[in-house]
Amino acid sequence: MSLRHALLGLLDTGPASGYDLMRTFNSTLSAVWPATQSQVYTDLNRLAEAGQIRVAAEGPRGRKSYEITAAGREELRHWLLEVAPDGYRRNDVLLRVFLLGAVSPSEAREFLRQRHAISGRHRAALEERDAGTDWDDDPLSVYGRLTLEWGKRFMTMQQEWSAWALEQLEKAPPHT
Amino acid sequence: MSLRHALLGLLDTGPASGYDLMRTFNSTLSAVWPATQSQVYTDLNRLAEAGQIRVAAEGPRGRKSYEITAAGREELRHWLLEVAPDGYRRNDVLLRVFLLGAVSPSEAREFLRQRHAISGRHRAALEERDAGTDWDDDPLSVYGRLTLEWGKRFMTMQQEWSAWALEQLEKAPPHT
DNA sequence: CTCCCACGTTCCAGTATTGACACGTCGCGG
DNA sequence: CCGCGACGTGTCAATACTGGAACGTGGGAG
Repeated sequence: MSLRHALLGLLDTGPASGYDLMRTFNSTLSAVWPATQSQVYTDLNRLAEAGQIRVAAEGPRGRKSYEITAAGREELRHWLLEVAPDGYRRNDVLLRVFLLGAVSPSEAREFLRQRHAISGRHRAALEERDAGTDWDDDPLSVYGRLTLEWGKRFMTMQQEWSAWALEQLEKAPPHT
Repeated sequence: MSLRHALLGLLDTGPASGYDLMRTFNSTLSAVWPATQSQVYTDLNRLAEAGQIRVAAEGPRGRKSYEITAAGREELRHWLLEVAPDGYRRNDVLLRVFLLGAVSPSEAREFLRQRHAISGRHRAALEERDAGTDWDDDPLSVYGRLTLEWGKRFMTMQQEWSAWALEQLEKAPPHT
């Protein structure tokens, strides 16, 4: 459902083709809302049918440059401010943790050690990306920086949590 | 894909009916991996077809008590320890933040204030749930406590982040 | 003893998402 | 001037997920 809103949001910053949008999804947005190429194109067509975007210009190899319409802006605004977010749902790492009783305590500890290491790596990668980007003061840059910071804090939290969880398990292993 | 593994994991702790599993999903597990009733029942049938669970007993009103089989335990173990988790993907709150340039700076700030408040409420609710549970030392209790702690830390992180983000916006509002 | 609610399962239509395949074209490096 | 890699779009089948409806039953409260 939200892919269409993501597309509206991107088009709100200026016209773009499906291909352009695709690339944005595969780079910046993939961590927050992944999408495949087929979905992007089908949803663009649906948005056009719904009159929320329109083909502004056709370019070289069948390229269609889309732009957002007034109705699209309306819908985007509504979704941003008035539709209650789902929030976080569906976390397959946490699901595994919950079910870790199915393996031995030492395997469970190893699992947590792995998570600790992985969170650290992700955190470092985000740190690097932050440092390697020259942030501007345009909206996408400002709000992009906020989401990146969220990611860094998230990874830090996970790292601290897994260290803590490991301690807990060493202190009081589950009684079978 | 993971729903089936969640079911296997729950059945690994003892036999249960679809109805029982449903209830577990609607209470404990809903925050980590939501599932509707129809999905639970269809996946139970598929697991049975695949020979990973089996009907252990039939009860009163057509009740089927399922138990995990050796093949099921094998699959569960494999998924837990050898399949790389997706980790965190798809966050519609963060997606909104990223696209917040579509509304006015003051509306964006209001959005963050809302998130701050909501995170606080969720955190309090988890805190309360923690205090109101008498934790045992059986696996589901031990690992359940770890996931609950993750939730608390997540909410705390979000609260701190939104306060920080708000500050950033006040300090340097996006330039249109 | 009766009624109602919780127990219990199944089916279905619609949408979302994935992954792959198919197909055509501009443009530039060699 | 030729080929190939990037540009660019579309379609399909399969699976995941949602929301709702339908249907039947046992057991305990009154």
